[in-house]
Amino acid sequence: RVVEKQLEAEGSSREEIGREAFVERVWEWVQEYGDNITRQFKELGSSLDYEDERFTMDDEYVRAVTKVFVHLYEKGLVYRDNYMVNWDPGLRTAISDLEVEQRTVEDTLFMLDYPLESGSGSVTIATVRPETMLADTAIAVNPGDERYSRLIGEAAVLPLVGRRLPIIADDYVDPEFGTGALKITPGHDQSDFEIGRRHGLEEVTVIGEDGRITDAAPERFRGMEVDEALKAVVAELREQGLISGTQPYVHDVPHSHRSGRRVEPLISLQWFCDMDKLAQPAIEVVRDGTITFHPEKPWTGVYLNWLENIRPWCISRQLWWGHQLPVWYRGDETYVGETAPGGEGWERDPDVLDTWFSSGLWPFATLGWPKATEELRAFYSTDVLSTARDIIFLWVARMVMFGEELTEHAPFTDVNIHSVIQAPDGRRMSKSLGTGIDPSDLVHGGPRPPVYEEGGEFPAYGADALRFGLLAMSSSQDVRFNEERVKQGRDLANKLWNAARLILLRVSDVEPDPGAGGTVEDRWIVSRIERLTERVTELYDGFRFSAAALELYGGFWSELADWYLELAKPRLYAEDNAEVSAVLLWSLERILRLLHPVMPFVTEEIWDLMPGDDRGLLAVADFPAVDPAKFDADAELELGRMIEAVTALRRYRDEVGARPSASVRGHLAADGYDACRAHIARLARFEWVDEVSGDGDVLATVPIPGGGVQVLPSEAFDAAEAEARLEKKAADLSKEIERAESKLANEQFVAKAPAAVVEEERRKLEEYREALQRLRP
RNA sequence: GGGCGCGUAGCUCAGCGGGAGAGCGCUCGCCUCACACGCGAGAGGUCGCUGGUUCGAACCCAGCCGCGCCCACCA
Repeated sequence: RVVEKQLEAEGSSREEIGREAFVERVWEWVQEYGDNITRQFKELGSSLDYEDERFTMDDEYVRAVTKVFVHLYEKGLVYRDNYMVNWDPGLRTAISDLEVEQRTVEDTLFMLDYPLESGSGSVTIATVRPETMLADTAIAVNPGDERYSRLIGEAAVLPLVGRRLPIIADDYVDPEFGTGALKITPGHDQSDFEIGRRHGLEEVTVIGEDGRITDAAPERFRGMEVDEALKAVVAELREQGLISGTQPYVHDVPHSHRSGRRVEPLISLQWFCDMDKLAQPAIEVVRDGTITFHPEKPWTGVYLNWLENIRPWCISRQLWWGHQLPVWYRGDETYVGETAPGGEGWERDPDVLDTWFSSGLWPFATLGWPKATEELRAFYSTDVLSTARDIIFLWVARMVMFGEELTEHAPFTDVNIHSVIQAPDGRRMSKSLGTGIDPSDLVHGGPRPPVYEEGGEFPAYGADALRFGLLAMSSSQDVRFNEERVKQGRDLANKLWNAARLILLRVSDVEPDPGAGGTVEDRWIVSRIERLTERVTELYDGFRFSAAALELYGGFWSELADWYLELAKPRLYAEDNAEVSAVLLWSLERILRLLHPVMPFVTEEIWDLMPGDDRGLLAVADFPAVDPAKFDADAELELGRMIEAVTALRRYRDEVGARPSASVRGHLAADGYDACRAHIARLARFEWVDEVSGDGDVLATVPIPGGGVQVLPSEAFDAAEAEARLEKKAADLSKEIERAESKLANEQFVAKAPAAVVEEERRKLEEYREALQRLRP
């Protein structure tokens, strides 16, 4: 279509340049377009075998497609028939049911009076397409409709044409709709076609493939466009007084997904593929779990439901670009074969196959099938297909059907259905709407369409940022494009780079070793990273990429960067930093491995800067395995308390307006902080005094897990503000205590809730009481 | 007409039976020798509405109100 538009712009057309030249032009375009796609994949860091690209029009692939067509023909699954098809008057080709979309249209519903043959009155029918009456061959009523029962078996006379229309009974007719009588036009309506076949009615075609009235209609209408004919027919009927009413009517009408034109149902000689037999194995492999959809919830059902109600697939297209049918005709003879038949006078069918026919062979035809190539043996069946849901029927289901039929294997084991990203205003991304964006513009910077706000240009976020952003904003639903997530990705890349800089510029040349240090914080970070590994592995395995990306963001940023690096600094800056270096290097390396699938570029770069020769590429390095022995609940508990304490003290400083650079004097009166005493002092900027002489000196007690910190007067802040803060804290604690007490006073709760939950509630209550006790002795 | 899904902090979205979360935005402090694309501390939700199940519901069930998608041969 793009090439056709180009030709049109040049004042030419495909008909003018002819089939060969046209195909030539498309090849040129394919080359250019394909290069562009390849460039984008590389830019985004897709780890693909760029030496080994395939295209469905490659010679070998064409041979595979041909073979499949012949195979299915010989099995009787592919056949040629006169059948009702969706005709696209824009492209002048048949299209499949899946290429049709329903659009709401406002039409006029006409009431037409058809005189009875007997001369005694008429039957009134309702139609939105009066022009098709020229092809009417019957009138149908519901067999149970008493208004018409006496007319069944009689006939009416078709106005303007004079054809005799038998009045038949069919359950399809809804007595409630319109007048309860339906004109039957087997040549131009899907359901009429089926009724016609049921009753053996004549099939008259008055609209041709060119969208004009054919010779089957009275001479005065011939050659008219459809809308022209509608007016002419209505005018004549009106003149004869046969229109007894009109009313506006809003309904859904099939349109071509490709050209946007209203689909013209036509009876046409086309090639079809019988899907019933192919569908069975494709249903089986999903039912028995050979293939799993992710997320499983809606998509398994959607897929199965479609296959269980499948209809024949019209596979021939009256186009020039595509796989030409391996079919030849000579007079009444038809030959189907992989090579042209011998003998004189054979002519090849000019039609091509629906593109999804060849696409359906992709998983194995790209690997050399039908030849038993090494690639086929090595890579087939494949593991994962990742795609959008709008392609489940068009492509996924067909790949499964063809895979099962031709290779006797499911072509993949997992189908990941990812989000479709919409424009920020919820509309689809599309060039014509001006809502689409080129990923390259986010990587390198580029134009920002108006719906993306802020105007101007996108900054150069980089490929890692874009990858992170897309993963983080993805979901099991469609989502709106969220530039903030891309920004978040850029920030993460930057943070990672800086954290790596801190580590790599200070660290001594040692082997990464999680056990080298053994301090609480060392055991803590190792345990936390091990747990992060476990969670992220689960999420990747479950195709939950947004959760994985956000887990990694949080794990790295708030635990490694915010806490551990701050805790490790003194040791890192010291003369002998071998131990902490080993732990830092292990931690960094682990984060790089976990994050690499999301952000391949920064992680690879940092990996390359790590000490040690011959590290190889991170891209091919092992993904870490979880070692539960590294989980350390004690260290996590201890550090967790320390973090709470530091936060409480910082909050205190903030509330009290302590000068940021000044130290607050205090006495640490709490248990369980032997290993963290110095850390707390440094991170919260406190200066410990060993003993408090008299209670009169204590300005406040800041509750922390396991005790409190008694704050003593110092230069850092004003004493009066401390008192106000203490009031508020006490009130908050009282409220919490009240809540816990009332919950525990509920006999039902204590009796029926799991013991652990009740116990936890008791523990909290105790904790709050202690804290309040310290504040208000 | 059938089926599926969504309505949670100002915005974009997680959570899907045991005391409401993230990023951004917002408020207050900080140029603290990796990073201001940063650091620290906070404010901010009757989890669409109404009933029900449960000791306990954003989470399960029913109905309603608002969006959206898919499938379908009512002229």
